[in-house]
Amino acid sequence: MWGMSLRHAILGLLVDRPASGYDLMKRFDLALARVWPAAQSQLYTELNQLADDKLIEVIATGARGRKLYALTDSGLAELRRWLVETEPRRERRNDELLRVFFLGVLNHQQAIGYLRKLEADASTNSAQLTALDASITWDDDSLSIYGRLVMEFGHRLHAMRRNWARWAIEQLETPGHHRASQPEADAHDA
Amino acid sequence: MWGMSLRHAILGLLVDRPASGYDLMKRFDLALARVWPAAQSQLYTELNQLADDKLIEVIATGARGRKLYALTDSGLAELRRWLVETEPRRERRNDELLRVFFLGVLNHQQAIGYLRKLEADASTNSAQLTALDASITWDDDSLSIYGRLVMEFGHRLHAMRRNWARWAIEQLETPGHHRASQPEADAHDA
DNA sequence: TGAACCATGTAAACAGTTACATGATTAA
DNA sequence: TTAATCATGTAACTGTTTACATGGTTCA
Repeated sequence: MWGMSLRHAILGLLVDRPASGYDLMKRFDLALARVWPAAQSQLYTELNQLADDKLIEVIATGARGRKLYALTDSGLAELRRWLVETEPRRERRNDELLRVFFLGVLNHQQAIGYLRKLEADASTNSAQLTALDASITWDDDSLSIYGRLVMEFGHRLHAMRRNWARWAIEQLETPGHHRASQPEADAHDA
Repeated sequence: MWGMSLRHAILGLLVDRPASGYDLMKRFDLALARVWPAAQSQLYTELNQLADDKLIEVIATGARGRKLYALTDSGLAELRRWLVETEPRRERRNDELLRVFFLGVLNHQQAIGYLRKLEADASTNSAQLTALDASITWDDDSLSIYGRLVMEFGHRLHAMRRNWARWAIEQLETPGHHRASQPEADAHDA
């Protein structure tokens, strides 16, 4: 009972307006996909638990069994408590970076190829984010104000990833830059 | 059977030299803690599975039930396969950033306080990494060569996080000017 | 003799993913 | 009528964390 950011993401999305599970699913895909992705099954399960805990409540039912959920007072209180009283957990796992450690088992070309892929991936992410940014109509409401901060983080992150990958490729391509020699990195090759 | 970076992290650490579970535990804490942390229990469980799958093998047993593991040929092959044939999964979840979306439910002071904490945290991480960097004796072996690349990523990441937090605080402190991003290049390049 | 370290394991709980399953409503 | 979309749910599985559990060895 100490991580559980999904519940709080749901509470946060319900602050402005009530929504059904299906509505939230779309908002997760649109706004939160890059920060806190959620599977459909997980969402519906969590909604039922939140309702059991009285942090949200069904305020209307519509066609096809649609249930419209709204935040309760204790739900809003819980969201605030989470924000001010709990420490965010920083996710350290990074598969892309883990692999870099072990690039020595590949030959020089393959190692550089891997880094080039990282660079390309960062560029793609950058472009996607720019497109997403352009597609959003930013208002003056609080979700927009803070959403813009999050967006900027994304831009900087991907720019950093791209620049780092370029720098790393350069390091490998100009041996002896930092160190005298790189005695045949291909030595291990299959 | 599609994520499982832990197994590959273990295989990677066994490339240079054989090691016991206990040795690996320390290497995880030292070198990989910031990229792929692993709990002790998970490590020992995974070692037994890797041995069952013949990707590693016990080459000696010592005092206190110590088992020295070494990479097998198929273990090295599997490590290479993972590196060249599988896509790294990019972890998108970011609790720190998720919270930024919902800062609107707090008052202005609290919101700024949260960002200040992020800035302080980034500075701390930066300093810790610098200390770690200084404590390492970098050689010419491949783990050092690629380890330096990983280290540089860390430096850039934390610098970026700190700069972003400062920028974000400035945004909130000077209301009315919602200018577009002006990424003041993370002039960190060599 | 006790603290610090070496060394390995099991079990339960939790979070997240993937697959399965069902059916209503709307619009071409 | 058929495809797309709306709408909700369950089950099995994987990976991770936390807690529990045991005991040997070294050194002050």
